[in-house]
Amino acid sequence: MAFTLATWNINSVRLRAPLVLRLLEEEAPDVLCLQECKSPVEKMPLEGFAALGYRHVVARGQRGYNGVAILSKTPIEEVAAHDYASLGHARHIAGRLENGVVVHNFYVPAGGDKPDREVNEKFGQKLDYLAAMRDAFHAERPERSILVGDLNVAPREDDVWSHKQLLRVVSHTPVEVNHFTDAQEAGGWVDVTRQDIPSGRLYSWWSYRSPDWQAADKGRRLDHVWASADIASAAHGSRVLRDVRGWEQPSDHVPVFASFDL
DNA sequence: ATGGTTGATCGTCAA
Repeated sequence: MAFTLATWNINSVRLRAPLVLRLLEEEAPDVLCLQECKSPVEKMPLEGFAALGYRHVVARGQRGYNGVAILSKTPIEEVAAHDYASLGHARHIAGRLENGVVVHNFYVPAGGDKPDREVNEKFGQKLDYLAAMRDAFHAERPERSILVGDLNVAPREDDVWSHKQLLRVVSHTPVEVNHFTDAQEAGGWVDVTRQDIPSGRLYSWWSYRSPDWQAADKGRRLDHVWASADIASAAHGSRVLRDVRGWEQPSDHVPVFASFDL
C-alpha cells in the first residue's frame, strides 16, 4: 500500500481552516500532520476536514498555543501523546495506521530569541525537549515509524539562507544542531527530505517580518520528515510546497510532503 | 544592536 503524508505548521488551525481545506482538495495526502493549531481539540474545525474524507483524527490541543493534530483518510489509533521535558505543552501526538506504521507528529519549542539558557529560559526548554526526544528514542528504538513536524531546527548549511549569518541565531546554532542530530541518531532516523533532495538550498519557513519574502528568500528548513531506517528505502517523492507561502493570509510555514511504498 | 509581522486574546506574550 502506497501512501502520501504531509506536515504543515498551520499557525492557527481555526483562522486557516480554509487553507487546510484547499491543500486537502488540491493535493489529497492520505495523512496530514498539523502543528501550532493554537486551539483546544474541541474547537478545531474537524467537521470540514471530515467532509473531505479525513474522518480519522488524533490530536492534542490547548488554548492559544501549541497544539498538534493528525488527519487521516484511513483509521488511525492513538498510541502516545508525550509531554517531553514536562513543559505542560501540547507538542506531540502519535498514531498507528492500519498498515502498522506509527506516525509521530512534533512541534519542538522555538526557543526564544537569545541562544543562551542562562538568560533565556525558553532556549533551555528547547534543548531539554530535544534531549528528552533523544532519550526516548534511545530507550525504545523506533521501527516502522515516521516522524514529522516543525522541529524548529535547520541543521544543514543549505537549510538556511546564510549559514554564517545564522550561526548565532536560534534555529541554527551549533548547540541546537548537535541536540537535533543526537535525537535523530538515537532513533536511527533517516532524513527523508534530504534523501530525496540531497543537495541545494531548501526552505520550509519564511518570517512574517521579512518583507518581500519571495525575492529576499531568507528562509530556513524547520519542518522535517524522518523515517526509521527499516522503512526509509520505501520513501520517495519528497516535495516542499513553496507556493503555499504565497496563498492569501498564509502561514509562515509551508507543507512538506513525502510518499511511502509500504 | 534593533526592528521588522502575525496570532491569540484583550495587555502582552509567543513566534
